[in-house]
Amino acid sequence: MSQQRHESTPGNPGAAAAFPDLPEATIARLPEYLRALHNLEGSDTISSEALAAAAGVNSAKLRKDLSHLGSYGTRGVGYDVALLIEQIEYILGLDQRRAVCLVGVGNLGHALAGYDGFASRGFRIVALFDADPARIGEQISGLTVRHIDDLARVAAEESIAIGVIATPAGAAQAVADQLVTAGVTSILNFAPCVLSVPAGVDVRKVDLAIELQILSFHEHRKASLTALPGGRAPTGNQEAVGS
Amino acid sequence: MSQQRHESTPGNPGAAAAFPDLPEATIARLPEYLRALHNLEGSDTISSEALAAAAGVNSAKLRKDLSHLGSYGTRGVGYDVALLIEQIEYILGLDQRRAVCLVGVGNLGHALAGYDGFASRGFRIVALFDADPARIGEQISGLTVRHIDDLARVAAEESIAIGVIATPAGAAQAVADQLVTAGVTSILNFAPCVLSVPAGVDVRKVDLAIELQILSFHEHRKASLTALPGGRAPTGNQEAVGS
DNA sequence: CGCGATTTGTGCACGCCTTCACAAGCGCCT
DNA sequence: AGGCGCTTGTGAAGGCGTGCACAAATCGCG
Ligand SMILES: NC(=O)c1ccc[n+]([C@@H]2O[C@H](COP(=O)([O-])OP(=O)(O)OC[C@H]3O[C@@H](n4cnc5c(N)ncnc54)[C@H](O)[C@@H]3O)[C@@H](O)[C@H]2O)c1
Ligand SMILES: NC(=O)c1ccc[n+]([C@@H]2O[C@H](COP(=O)([O-])OP(=O)(O)OC[C@H]3O[C@@H](n4cnc5c(N)ncnc54)[C@H](O)[C@@H]3O)[C@@H](O)[C@H]2O)c1
Repeated sequence: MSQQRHESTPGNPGAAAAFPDLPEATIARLPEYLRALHNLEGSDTISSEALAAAAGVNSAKLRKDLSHLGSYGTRGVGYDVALLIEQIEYILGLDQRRAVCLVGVGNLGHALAGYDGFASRGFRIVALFDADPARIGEQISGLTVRHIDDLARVAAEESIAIGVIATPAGAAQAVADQLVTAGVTSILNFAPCVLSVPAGVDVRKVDLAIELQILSFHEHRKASLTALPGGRAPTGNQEAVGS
Repeated sequence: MSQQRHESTPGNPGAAAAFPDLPEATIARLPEYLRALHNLEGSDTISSEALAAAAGVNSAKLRKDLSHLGSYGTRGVGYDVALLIEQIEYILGLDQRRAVCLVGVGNLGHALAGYDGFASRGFRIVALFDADPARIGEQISGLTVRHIDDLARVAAEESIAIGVIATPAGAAQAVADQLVTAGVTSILNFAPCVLSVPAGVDVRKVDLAIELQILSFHEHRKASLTALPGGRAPTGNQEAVGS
């Protein structure tokens, strides 16, 4: 799944961890906690049990996760909601409202460009790009679609570090290369293909068909189980995508 | 992250595994292999090394995964492409071209409804539902938007086992309940919330903001590392979303 | 027919992650 | 002030997943 892995500062006693060395699994859950916490604003404090339920995880896991970031819960009371939100947002780097660009303003790109879940959760879409001359100049929720050739210039102007790819798979690698050249160091890829990027650039992929295929497997499995004489009803399963 | 987990037929020696008991991690990768294989049709055979590269994984991992499903590679030669495709599609239950319904034909729903990656990778969208009267009757790529109240009837008629939720978060739980009542046993949820479902129902979630937040964390981390005197360029990272 | 080149299948060790279970800490009430 | 109930933080154990490294198997060629 990973072409290269993050190094965990192996044998580097000189440079003390400037940043809490969180397990990947924990990082992937922090956004869940954050979302749950935002739904709970108004409460002053919350117990690990309650927050875990709201985030759909085990309470022990939640406590261990939070302990990793040196968080301050109070025994007998719980966690301070506002403080915890602040902590997690800091760790995730959301206090900076990072600039994001979107490449490929087609079917999916239109939906993404208009999605307010971006804005409300720490990001600003600051630029839309496409290669199709017919689309250049189009206005989408306050932004003008620009030509992909302007990417490098705009990325520098706006200090864009995160790019979203919503082009067909055939164009994705080329777009990724352009993004990297433009200084983008994190890519969210919706095209169903593997991207090759230099070290230091992070890529996350969302592939809808893969999600359905995994569900399909479980359907197939459930069907073959219940068809069995000794078969019993299988247990349900809820998984987050990403991690 | 998981409310309930699949049981792996614990202490159930009577009912032999009717279905290969694949590790969850392997299942999540099979669709990747499948996609890579489809891009390679024309070749007769392929080595684990080459296929692994195309799928973006380690070759040892690929071999172990394939060995789990009792696959037939030939030493010194590689894997038969056509046979492997057939095997994986069978395991994933894709030979049945499963019927899928989509609830919530808004911004995102429109993009999904028109997405041909559904059809080409083993699924048929057979119904679209919405609650907004203004949307009922709308035609989208050959399908008519129906009222959510017709869900149970249509689901039964078309034997729909998989449902996609693309409604606002506030409506998602209610929709999930309706899907479950209608007999749907697998749900792909795009709404940013935790769904509660009975045992036997599988839920997978796609949350775009979470993906960005994870990328944001790595940006934050990279920035704090390079700012360090002893800091060095971090290693790149490529992860699939979904396990 | 035998040999060498190639590639699969897997035993093994290691590390990560999860989960349990409980001691330690905190606040509240008497 | 003291005790009690509640909740956190964590040690330890177990399970899962990964990747190395190599034996076993197969093919092609001389
Ligand atoms: N539509 C969906 O619901 C959906 C869902 C999941 C994944 N995807 C994937 O997302 C991607 C986009 O899907 P879509 O349905 O929006 O496709 P689309 O064809 O509607 O849009 C693609 C857009 O990318 C632009 N483009 C092509 N080459 C480009 C380049 N080199 N640089 C910049 N822009 C370029 C095109 O002009 C077009 O506007 C595809 O890879 C698809 O598989 C789509
Ligand atoms: N737009 C995106 O790019 C995007 C990306 C990621 C996630 N999401 C999530 O996907 C969901 C949909 O997003 P959207 O932008 O399409 O929103 P939207 O408001 O455009 O569409 C929501 C649709 O759901 C329908 N709906 C509401 N209640 C319903 C009910 N009870 N039963 C059936 N239909 C109902 C509405 O009528 C509307 O058509 C949201 O939860 C959003 O957070 C959207």
